[in-house]
Amino acid sequence: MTVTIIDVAREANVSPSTVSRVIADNPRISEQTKRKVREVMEQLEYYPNFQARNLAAKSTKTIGVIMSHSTSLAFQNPFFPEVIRGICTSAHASQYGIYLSTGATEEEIYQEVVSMVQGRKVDGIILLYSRVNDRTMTYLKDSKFPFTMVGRPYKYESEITYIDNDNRAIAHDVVDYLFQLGHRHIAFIGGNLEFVVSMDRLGGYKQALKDAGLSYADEYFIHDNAFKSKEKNSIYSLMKLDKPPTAIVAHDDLVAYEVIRYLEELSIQVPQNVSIVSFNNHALSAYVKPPLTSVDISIFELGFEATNFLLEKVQDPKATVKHHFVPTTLIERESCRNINGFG
Amino acid sequence: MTVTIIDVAREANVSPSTVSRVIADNPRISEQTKRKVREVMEQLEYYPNFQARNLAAKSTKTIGVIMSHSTSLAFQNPFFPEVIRGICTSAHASQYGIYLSTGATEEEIYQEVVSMVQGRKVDGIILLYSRVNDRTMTYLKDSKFPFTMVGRPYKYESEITYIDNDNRAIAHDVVDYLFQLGHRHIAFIGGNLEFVVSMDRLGGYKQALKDAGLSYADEYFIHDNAFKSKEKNSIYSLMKLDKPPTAIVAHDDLVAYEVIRYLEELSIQVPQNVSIVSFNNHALSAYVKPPLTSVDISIFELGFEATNFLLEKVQDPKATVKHHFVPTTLIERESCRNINGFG
DNA sequence: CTGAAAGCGCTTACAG
DNA sequence: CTGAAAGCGCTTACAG
Repeated sequence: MTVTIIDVAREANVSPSTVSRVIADNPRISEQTKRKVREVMEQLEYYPNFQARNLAAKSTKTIGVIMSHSTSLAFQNPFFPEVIRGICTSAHASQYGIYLSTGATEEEIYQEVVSMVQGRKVDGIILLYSRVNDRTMTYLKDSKFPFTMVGRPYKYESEITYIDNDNRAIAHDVVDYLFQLGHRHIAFIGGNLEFVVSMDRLGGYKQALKDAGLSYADEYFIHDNAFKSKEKNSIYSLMKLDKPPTAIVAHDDLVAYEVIRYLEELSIQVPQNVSIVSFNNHALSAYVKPPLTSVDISIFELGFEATNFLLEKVQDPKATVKHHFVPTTLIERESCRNINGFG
Repeated sequence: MTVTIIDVAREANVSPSTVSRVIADNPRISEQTKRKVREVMEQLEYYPNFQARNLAAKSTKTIGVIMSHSTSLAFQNPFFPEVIRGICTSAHASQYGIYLSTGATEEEIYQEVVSMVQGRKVDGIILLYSRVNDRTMTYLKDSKFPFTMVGRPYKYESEITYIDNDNRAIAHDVVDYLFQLGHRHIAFIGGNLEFVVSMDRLGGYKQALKDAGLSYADEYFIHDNAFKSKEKNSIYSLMKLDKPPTAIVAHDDLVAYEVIRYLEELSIQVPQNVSIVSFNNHALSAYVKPPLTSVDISIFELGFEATNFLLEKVQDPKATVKHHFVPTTLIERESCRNINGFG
């Protein structure tokens, strides 16, 4: 039935060890035997059994990818395919396969990760998110298992290899951009603060205000939850303030789309009456009306580099801890207006 | 170091076989021994080694998911996360894991699939696409390996278990819908005809015209390639015909967005001057201007059912071949206009 | 209800 | 440069 290394050995008149070494392209085997063995392998249509090889070699040549099946906007539709593409590109180049998490809740995901590492299903793990007080991350860190995160860790930042955008800096930059356009009243519609990315962007926003000598006002900050539950109301209250904002920073393009829609219902025009910028530059942001000014965060890169980092750690357990911020670019479209001299 | 079944056996005063049976929850083991063994397992923090179990049991408890890294619109961003979610939901419920393909070209994907089946990396495979004359599909069919497709197979339809939308019927329905609104001049902007989904939708369009006693006109059909290379031109020529269409059917929402954008540049208004319907109902289609009328194809369901079918086949090799069309719904928004009585 | 033994298909010191 | 042997950590007839 299935042809094994032993069949090949017999047919090629060598020992199984030799066949094994030919598969691994061991330099200590003569070219001649290699040729002969390879011929037989082809002729017999031999394929190495993955499980057997993994068991004997104590490695799996696969990496685990853990996705947050949460409601986090940042990890909704458009993000996922792109990180995966980045991960696949790097993994494929190094002949690694990908094992994807399937769990839907935090608990399920935690259990999966434990069984991946304890059960030796994978050689390393990529966490596709960074959340506050994450048990899974702590477990991974304590188990000394090779892993990488896409996102700045909430804790133990100096002990964990990760990749991210410099979310604090880019949020700061976005606010500065609005300053340049003459805006002083800038609201912020945040993401789920369970995720570090949301905290960081909010932090950058606050810092930018501070650096400009403006004070942060609570009524200019709409919390993720508030937005989700009573979206329209929160926007309504925001725009009915004595000093309504002239610009809004949204945590994500999807959020921005919804905001624009509600503003419309209130007959508030973007960018005539209020400007809007957001993050993540979804593929469709060029098509909405008005085309959205947004920060491109290089999602592919994020996945690609995270995998490179991980593979380094897998191949060299004492590789140093590394961080890298993937550069971003503000894509100016038509959702912001220069109000210098108008106001 | 790593605690094995033998350590557990010793500690629990039973044989390794018994421990193994406890893990499998074999009914022939007494509840008492089970309790004792389980206690020891917990105490020793024992976790079964995945690779060893797979090798001995000749099963992997994982399914391979093959994605088409092509340019096929149907498998672009918004589709992928949703099918995956459907697949994960079903797989997780049956305690199966997911192994994802990483290849970027047809050849790479083919090689991966071969190594997945020959190398026994997975117990079954889901093909997330259906393309014309696909070597990978033929290989899978000939190898008798359990697999399922999301998409109607180009050939051997009666021999392959698959799940799909009834793309011919829904395209037919969409055209009928436009008929009801009074349209008689209906253009079709197709997808990549390498994919069966594109062929089917085009087929449904043609059939609908025929059934209504209208004849199919080549100048009303814009081929995927033509559209991609000289998008604007092709739309321009279309609208400059003696009898320009009053309605356009687009193969996918992303295509529709682009069409709308070009029409705008030509100062042609949707739906005032021309109506537009498309397929796939991307999450963002409610946000574009005008909100897009589109067919929701139940992507989650597609992934979920495909996995159910596959798992059936994996667990029972002589399960019958099955097909199922997942129902769809036309989401009416604001991109179509009723022109009855106008002309 | 439980155990001893063989085996799943490889890899890798060790020896020559 | 190559082989014999042990071992990776399980499962599963077979026997009792």
